Amino acid sequence: MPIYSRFLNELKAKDIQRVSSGQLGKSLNITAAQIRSDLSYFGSFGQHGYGYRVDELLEHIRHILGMDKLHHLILVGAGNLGRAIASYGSFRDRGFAIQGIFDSNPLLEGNFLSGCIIQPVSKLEEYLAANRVDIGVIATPRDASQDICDRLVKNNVRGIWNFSPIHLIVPQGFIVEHMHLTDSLLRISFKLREIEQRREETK
Amino acid sequence: MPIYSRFLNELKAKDIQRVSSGQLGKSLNITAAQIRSDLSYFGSFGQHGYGYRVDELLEHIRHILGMDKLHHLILVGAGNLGRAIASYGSFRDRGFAIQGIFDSNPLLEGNFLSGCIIQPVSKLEEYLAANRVDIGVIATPRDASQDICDRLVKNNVRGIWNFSPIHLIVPQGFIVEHMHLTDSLLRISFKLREIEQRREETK
DNA sequence: TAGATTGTTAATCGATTAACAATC
DNA sequence: TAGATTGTTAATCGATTAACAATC
Repeated sequence: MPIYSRFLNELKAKDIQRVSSGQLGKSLNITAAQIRSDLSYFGSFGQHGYGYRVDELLEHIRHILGMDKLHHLILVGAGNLGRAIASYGSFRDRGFAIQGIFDSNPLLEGNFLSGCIIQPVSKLEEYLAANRVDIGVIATPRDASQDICDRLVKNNVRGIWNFSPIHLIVPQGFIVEHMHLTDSLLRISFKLREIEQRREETK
Repeated sequence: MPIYSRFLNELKAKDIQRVSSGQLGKSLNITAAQIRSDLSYFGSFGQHGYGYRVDELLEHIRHILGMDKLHHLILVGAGNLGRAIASYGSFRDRGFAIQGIFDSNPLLEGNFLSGCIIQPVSKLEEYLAANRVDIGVIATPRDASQDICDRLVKNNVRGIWNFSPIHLIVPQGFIVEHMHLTDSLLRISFKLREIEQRREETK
């Protein structure tokens, strides 16, 4: 779904108003049937004999992905990675706003980071009691992350975006998305080894 | 596979020497059959009636994932995200070493970043001709990324680790791994909307 | 030998694809 | 009406799981 969203945005930027599942599939390397099946799961957005109106479909997908409402985020961990995430612009203008930043390092306390004052992690519960938070971003060192996660869950933060290299456990009804850099890199390494082997075999 | 690797490392840290597919499955929330099937694809690493020796299995998996050899990386784009990646320690000690850093901003030129001098992007080809590079890390703005990707591919850099918010196209025989922050965030948003809906329905 | 657990085969399940009637 | 393309059903494919013989 996010892939469709991105591609339709590109089409819109090119002022293309109409697209068929066949064209979409060709561009995205997916079968046309797959696309029609994906979309029809959420409703009937196309027109027989015509295809899909780009802007209409985009609106539907934005709604499905929840891009049509504001999400309140907080960030825990203002190290290298945390700072990079906080400064990252691409999702701010998609309705995802970091509204609180926490770090355990007292030296960082009080510093500004992309419009937020860095607060001590001990203030987390206080903040959560007073403010609505949809998604907690965890960019702490490995040892701290499950504890932070538990504290977020306990205060009913439903979505966890995890950048720490730990497989976080959350109860049913909560969502974790892992951004495991090392795992991603290992997947490359794994696939490189595969193609390397295949090349040697065909030699 | 990376998940197994991480978990086995934890077991090893706890000095546990032996594990069965049943135990593994329980901890990782996978069926035992799945695990045995995954592993047997690469060989027979277990012992009948006993299970798997943690350190042996770990060695096999490290080999499968290519963690037993050094990978030469370069980083293109030394902005917020690029700097965070360069400073990230977790993969350096897994054999992934960033050995060249490039940025188009002349102000950054000559600066040090985690042991490397930042070079102008125009020197990319020169560097690639003189040095072996396995994986190119792309952390440039969206407009530059496909161009950089093409230049890496042209110089036979087989693996591309993409942090820019673009779906990069590479020819057959090359590998791209996308770290699309926004997509990941949208998946959370999507799932949050789902559980929200389910909760409303059961009300 | 009895107990445990693998590696693998066969059965099940779900997801992808092809095909086509519906319809703009 | 003829042409195009959807939404959906039925067929295919692949991946997951259960079951069990092999064996330590």
